Amino acid sequence: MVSHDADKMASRERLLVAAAAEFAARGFAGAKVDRIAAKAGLNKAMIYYHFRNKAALYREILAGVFRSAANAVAAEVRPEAPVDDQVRQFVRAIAREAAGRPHFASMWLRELADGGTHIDPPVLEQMRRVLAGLSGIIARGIDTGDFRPVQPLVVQLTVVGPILMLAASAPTRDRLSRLDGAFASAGLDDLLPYIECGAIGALRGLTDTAVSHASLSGRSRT
Amino acid sequence: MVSHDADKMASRERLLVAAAAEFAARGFAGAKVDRIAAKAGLNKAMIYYHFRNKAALYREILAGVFRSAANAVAAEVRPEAPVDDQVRQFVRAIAREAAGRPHFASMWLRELADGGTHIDPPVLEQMRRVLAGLSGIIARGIDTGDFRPVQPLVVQLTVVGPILMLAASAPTRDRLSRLDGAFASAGLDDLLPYIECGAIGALRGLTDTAVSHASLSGRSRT
DNA sequence: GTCTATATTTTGATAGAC
DNA sequence: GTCTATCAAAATATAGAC
Repeated sequence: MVSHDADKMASRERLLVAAAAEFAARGFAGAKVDRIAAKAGLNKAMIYYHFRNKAALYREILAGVFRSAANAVAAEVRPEAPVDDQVRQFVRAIAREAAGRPHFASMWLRELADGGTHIDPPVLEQMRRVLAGLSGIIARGIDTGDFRPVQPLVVQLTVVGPILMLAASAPTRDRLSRLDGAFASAGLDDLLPYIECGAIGALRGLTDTAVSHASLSGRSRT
Repeated sequence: MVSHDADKMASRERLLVAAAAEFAARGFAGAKVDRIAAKAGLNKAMIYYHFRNKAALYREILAGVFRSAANAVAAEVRPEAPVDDQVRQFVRAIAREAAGRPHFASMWLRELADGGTHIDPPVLEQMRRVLAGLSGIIARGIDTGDFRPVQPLVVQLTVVGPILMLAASAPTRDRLSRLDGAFASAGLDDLLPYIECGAIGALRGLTDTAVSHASLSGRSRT
C-alpha cells in the first residue's frame, strides 16, 4: 500500500483509475486505450510504459477488484458471532464493495459473460477466498445445528447475484425510470433485508419447497 | 413465425443464430462481423444485405431474447393457482429460458453492464412484460393475505440474478473446476429449490431480519 | 441472393526525441 | 517520465459483378 516511487505511482495510479472506469463501462473489447489515456490526462504511450499491454492492464484491475472483495469478506465476518449475523456480515461486505466501488459489479458480471477469459491464478486465488469465507460460515452454522448442508456456491450465487444486478443496473434503471417508474424504485436498503431474510430462511430450511423439478432435470447443466 | 420468403429466411436465420452465439460469447464490441459470417457459412456482405448494420443485428437478437423470456413468463404463470405455485412457475419460466437458450444469460448480464446502451422501445416493452408478470403474482399474493408488500423489482433481482449468474458462469466454472472443485458443484436442480424457498419465505415474511443497516444507508443509491 | 474486392476508420502498439 | 509521430493490423461498411 505504501508507495515506493511517488513519481511513478502518480501517473500509474491515474491510469488504473481511468482504466477501471473504462473497462467497467465498456468491457475489455469496448474499452479503447486512447480513451483511457485521455481520461487519465496522459498520453497513450504512457499505458505501454507502465503496463505490458491492454490485457495486462485489465488483469491488474480485475485482480484488484476481487482482492478488495476478498479482503472485505475476511475483515467483516466474525467467526465467533451468531451464524445468522455472520451471514449478514457477508452480505454487507459484498454490498459495501458494490456500493463503494462503481466498477465492482460490472467487471464481475462481464467476466462471467466472457467465460472467465481473463481469470489468471492471482484472480482465481481471490475468488477462492470469497467463496471460502462463505463456506466457513455455512460449516459453522451446520456445526451449531442452525443450518442445513447447502452448497456454498449456491448460497453465493443467491447473495451476490442480486447485489451485482442491482448495482450494475443502476445507470440503466435511472435512464428507464423516466419511461416506467417500476424500474427505478430500489436501492440497497430495500434489497439487503430481503436477501438476508431469504438466505437465512433457506439455510435454516424454514420453508420446504424442494418439490418436483422433474421437468428441468434433463437440462440442469446446460 | 411462418416464413414468407423461404429463400430469404434461410440465410437470414443462419445469421441470427450465428450472431447470437457471437454476441453472447464476446459482447457487442468483441463480436466481429467476419466471425459471424463465417460461423453462418456466409459472406460478410450478407450481413449488410439482411440488416442495416452490426448494431441493428444486435438489437434484433436482443429483442428476441427478451420477447422469449416475456412469453415464457406469460405462458407458464397461472393466475388461478396458489400464489406459492405462481412464484415457482415464474422461477421455472426464467430457469427454462436460461437452460434452453445459451445466449439468454450472457446477453442480459452484458446489457446491464453496458448500461442498457442497446435498449430501444421494443426491448423495453418486453422487459416491462417480465416485470409485470411478477408484479401480478405479488399483488395477488397480497390480496389473498399470503404475501407482504415487496417491490417487484427487488424480487425479480433475487430470482433472476442467481439464475443468470449460474447459467453465465457455467463455462467459467467448468474450466475452473479442474483447479478447485468448489466451483463446479452446482446445477439448476440445486439452485431452484433454494431460490424458491428463499423467495417465498421472504415474501411471506417468515424470517424477519430487517434490522439495522444504518452503516449502508448513506450509500444505497450509488 | 451471394460473392470479390476495396474503401475508410479505428485501434493497439512502438520508435525515438526531449 | 512524458510526449509526438507513425506503423501495421483489424474491422466496419460498400460498390459492383455474377
